[in-house]
Amino acid sequence: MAFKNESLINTGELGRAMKRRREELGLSLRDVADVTGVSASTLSRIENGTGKPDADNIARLTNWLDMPVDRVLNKQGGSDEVEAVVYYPHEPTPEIVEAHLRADKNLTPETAKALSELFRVAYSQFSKPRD
Amino acid sequence: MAFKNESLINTGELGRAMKRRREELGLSLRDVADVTGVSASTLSRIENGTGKPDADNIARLTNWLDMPVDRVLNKQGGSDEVEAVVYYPHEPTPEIVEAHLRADKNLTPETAKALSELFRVAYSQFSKPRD
DNA sequence: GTACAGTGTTTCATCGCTGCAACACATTTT
DNA sequence: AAAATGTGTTGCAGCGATGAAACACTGTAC
Repeated sequence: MAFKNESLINTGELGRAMKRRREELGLSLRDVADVTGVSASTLSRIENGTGKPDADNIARLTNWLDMPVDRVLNKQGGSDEVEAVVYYPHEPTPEIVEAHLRADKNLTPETAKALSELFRVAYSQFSKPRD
Repeated sequence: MAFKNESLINTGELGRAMKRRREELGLSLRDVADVTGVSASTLSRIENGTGKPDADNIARLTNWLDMPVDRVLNKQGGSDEVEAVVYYPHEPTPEIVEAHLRADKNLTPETAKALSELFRVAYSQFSKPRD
């Protein structure tokens, strides 16, 4: 059995995934904090691999990342073979699109909202089951 | 996203699974403690649903149970009701959107017009008659 | 220039999970 | 009978994760 002293939390994986996703979306730590409910200070520590996040925060972040939890909570001290796996959420949800738009410094908030709304309307139509 | 205050850890599920498995095998808390590396006192508290286990212990126990972690760390935060991301003070009529776009100094007039047009088309296509 | 708003980082006090050890109770052993 | 062993539970100090607020820094506005 794996050593009982060693942690089963893959902090590195989570931290890198968080930083990558956040920068992909052009969001600040406080933006992510608002969305996920995890404070910016904790997010900073996670991205830098300091300490071990508690279960609730791991759940919140993997949830936001749309990432399997078992990639962070190592089952059976598993193999650390898989490095940079880019999972992209199923499809661009209105939330993701809105984040991108809001992060675009070249757009006014109003424009960002307009485009978000536009996408949301289209999305709600396109994603409906075909009649 | 679900309320940020409520925990995403399914303590009940974990506790019951632990107790059931342990009794199935006829083991004492200290037996399980020896195998899993989680102290008997903590195991007792988990089986009784007191408090929230930390990430490491959840990993150890789901690992021992051969149980998917996401059974304990709720993905999708319980209720999957989509909460609104874009808030408009008023209904986003094409007129309002166009005004916003035209006021955006970062957009060329042509772009603003194109986006207005696009939104107007989408709006007439998708928006339902007022109830 | 001087403010100002935004960024990530980092004190710092609070909070609660953890494990040891003691506990109360039951069962077995002598 | 008492003593010993085993059970789950719990008091308690230590430790570490957390988030608000202050920090240092940058870029922007005025």
